[in-house]
Amino acid sequence: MNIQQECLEGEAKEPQSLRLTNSTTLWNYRLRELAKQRQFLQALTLYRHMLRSGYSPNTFTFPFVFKCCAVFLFPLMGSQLHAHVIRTGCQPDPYIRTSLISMYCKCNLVHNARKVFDEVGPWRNLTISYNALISGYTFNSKILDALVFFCRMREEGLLVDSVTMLGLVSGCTVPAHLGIGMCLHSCCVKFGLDGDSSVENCLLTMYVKCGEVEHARQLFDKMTEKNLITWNAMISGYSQNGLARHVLELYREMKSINMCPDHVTLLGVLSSCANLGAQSIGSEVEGEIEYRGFGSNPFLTNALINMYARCGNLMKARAIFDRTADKSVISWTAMIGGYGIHGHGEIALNLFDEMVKCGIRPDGTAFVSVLSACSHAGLTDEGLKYFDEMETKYGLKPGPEHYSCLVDLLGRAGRLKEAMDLINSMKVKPDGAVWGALLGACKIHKNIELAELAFERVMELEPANIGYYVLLSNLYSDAKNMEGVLKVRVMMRERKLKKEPGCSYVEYRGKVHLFLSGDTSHPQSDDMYKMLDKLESLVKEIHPSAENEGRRNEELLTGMGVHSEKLAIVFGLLNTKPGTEITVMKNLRVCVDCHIFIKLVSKIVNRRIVVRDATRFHHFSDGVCSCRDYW
DNA sequence: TTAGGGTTAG
Repeated sequence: MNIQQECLEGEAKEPQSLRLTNSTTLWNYRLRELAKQRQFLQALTLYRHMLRSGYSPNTFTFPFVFKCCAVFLFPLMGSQLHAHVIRTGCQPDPYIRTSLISMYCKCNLVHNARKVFDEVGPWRNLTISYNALISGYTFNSKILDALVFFCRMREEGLLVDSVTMLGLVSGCTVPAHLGIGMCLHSCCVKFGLDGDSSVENCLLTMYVKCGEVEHARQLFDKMTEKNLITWNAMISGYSQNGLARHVLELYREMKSINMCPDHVTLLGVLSSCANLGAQSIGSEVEGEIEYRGFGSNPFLTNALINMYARCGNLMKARAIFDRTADKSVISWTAMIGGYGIHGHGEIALNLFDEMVKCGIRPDGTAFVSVLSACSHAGLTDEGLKYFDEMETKYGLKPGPEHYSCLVDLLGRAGRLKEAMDLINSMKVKPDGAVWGALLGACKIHKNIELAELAFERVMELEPANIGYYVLLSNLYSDAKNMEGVLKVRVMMRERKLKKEPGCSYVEYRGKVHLFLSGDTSHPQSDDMYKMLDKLESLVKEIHPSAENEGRRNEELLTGMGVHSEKLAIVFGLLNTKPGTEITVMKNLRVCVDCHIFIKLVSKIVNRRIVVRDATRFHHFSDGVCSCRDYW
C-alpha cells in the first residue's frame, strides 16, 4: 500500500519519535518542524495520526499537508483535502490558497491552481499567492503566462520580492528564454533585489543553463556574498558545459578559502574528473566523500563508478559497483559504458543481460552505452540485435543518439551503404552526430565521395564543430588530395575556427618534453618511431578480439595515426628505468582507440602507464604551440 | 510562495 492510500485510509502508524501533543496547535508546531527539515513522509504520517487521535486540522495545518501532497505528487489526496477545506470554510485564507495553488501546479494541474487564484472571495491576492502562481507557471514551462501575472501584480501595486524573481528567472533556463532572463536580471537590479544571494544564485544558474558560462562567471566574480550554493551552481555549470578544467580550478579555489564542499559540489567535480581522465584528483574526491560521510549517497556512488570506469580503472569501478546494494539503471549504465569504451564489448553485453535479469529496465541511455560498446569491440551483429530489441522488447523509440551509434557500428565495419540506408530510413530527423558518425566511418574506409555528402549535411547542422573539418581534411590528406585539404582550411579560416592542437608531455629530469600528434621534431625522434612501429605490430597481434574481428581491428589500429600520447609514452619507455610508472599529461581527452593502445602496450612492456589531464597547462588557448619551447 | 545534482556515442 502506498503512502497516499495510507494517509487517506488512516492505516499509518505513529513513529515512536513523533509521540507528543494534546492540542491542534502542538500538532501544527510539530508539522512545521518536520516540513522545515524536509521530512515530508513523517509529516504526512503525523497528520494522519493527528486525525486518528480526534484533532481537527485548522488554517495552520493545511499548508503543511498541501506541501506534502506537492512533494509526493498526490493530487488525489490534495483535491480531497481541498474539498475538506471548502467544507470547513477556511478556503479564503490567502495562505491556504497559496499552498493550494502551489500544490496544484507541482502536480501539473495548473488549471485547478488558476481556479483557486481566481476565486478570491472577500480577500485579494497577496504577493505570496502571485508568487505561487508565477512559479507554478514557470514550473509547467509557461513563462509567458508567468510574465502576464507578473505585470498584473505590478499593476495592482503589489510588492515584488525575491521569491517573485526566483519564480520568474527559474523559467528562463533554456537558451530560447535567455533574452527574457536578461530582462529579468535588469528588473532585479531595478527592484534592488540583485544583492539577494538566492536571486543571484538563480540568475547564475539561468546563465549556465543557457550556455552563457562567461556571463555566469562575471556574475559569480561580482557577487560579494558567495555561499555554498553559489559555488555549486558555478561548478556544476562548468561541468554541464563540458569545461572540466575550469571545474577543477574552481574546486581548488573553493577549498583554498575553506569553503566546505557538499555532495552536490563533489558530483560536479567527479563528473569532470571522468571527462578529463583525472583519476588521481578523482580518488582524492573519493577520500573526501568518505571523510564527510557521503559514502552512501547513491548519486556519488554512481559518479565514482563512472569516474573510475572512464579513467580506465575498471577494477576499482567494478569493486564499487559490486558493493553497491541498490544499483539503479544509472549505476549499471556507468559500468557497461566503462567496459564499452575500453574495448571490453563482451563483458559490457553480459553485464547488460545481467541487469535485465535483475529486473532493471534499460532506458535510452543504457542502450547508448550498449550500442557504443558493440561499436568499439567490433560486435556489429550483436549491436544490430540490441538496436532491434530496443523497440520490439522494451518499447523504447530510438532517438538520433542511437542512430549515430548504429551508423558508427555499421560504418566501422565497412558497411557504409547500410549505414547510409539506415540514415535515409530514420523516423527522426538525423542530427549532426549521425552524419558525423558516417563521416568518421568514411575516414576509416577512405570513401571521399560519401564523406563529402556527410560533410555537407553535418555542416548544415553543426557548422562550428571543428572536429568534422579536421576529419575531412585528414581524409583528403590521406588521399593526397591537397586541393581538398586547402578547401577545408579556407573554410575554417573564413569561419574563424581554430583547432586546439592535441599535445602530450612527460616530465623527465626536471624538463618538460612535449609532443604534438605526428611530431618528428624531438632529438630522439628516430628511436621513438622505431619503437612505436615495433609496439604497434605487437599490439595488433594481441588485441582482444583480433582473431575473429581482425579486419576491423586492423583498420582501427592503422587508421588512428600517431597520437601525441603515443609519442610521449614511447619517450618515457626509452628514457626511464623498467618498473617505473610512466605518467603522461594530455591537454585534451584521450580518445577511445588510444585507450586500448595504452592498455595493451602497458601489458606488453609490463609497465604501468598513466595518461592524465594536463590541468596546469594553459598555453594552448590561442591555438599556438611550439614543442621546441619546452625542451 | 524559494536558488545548486549522477549515466550518452562522434
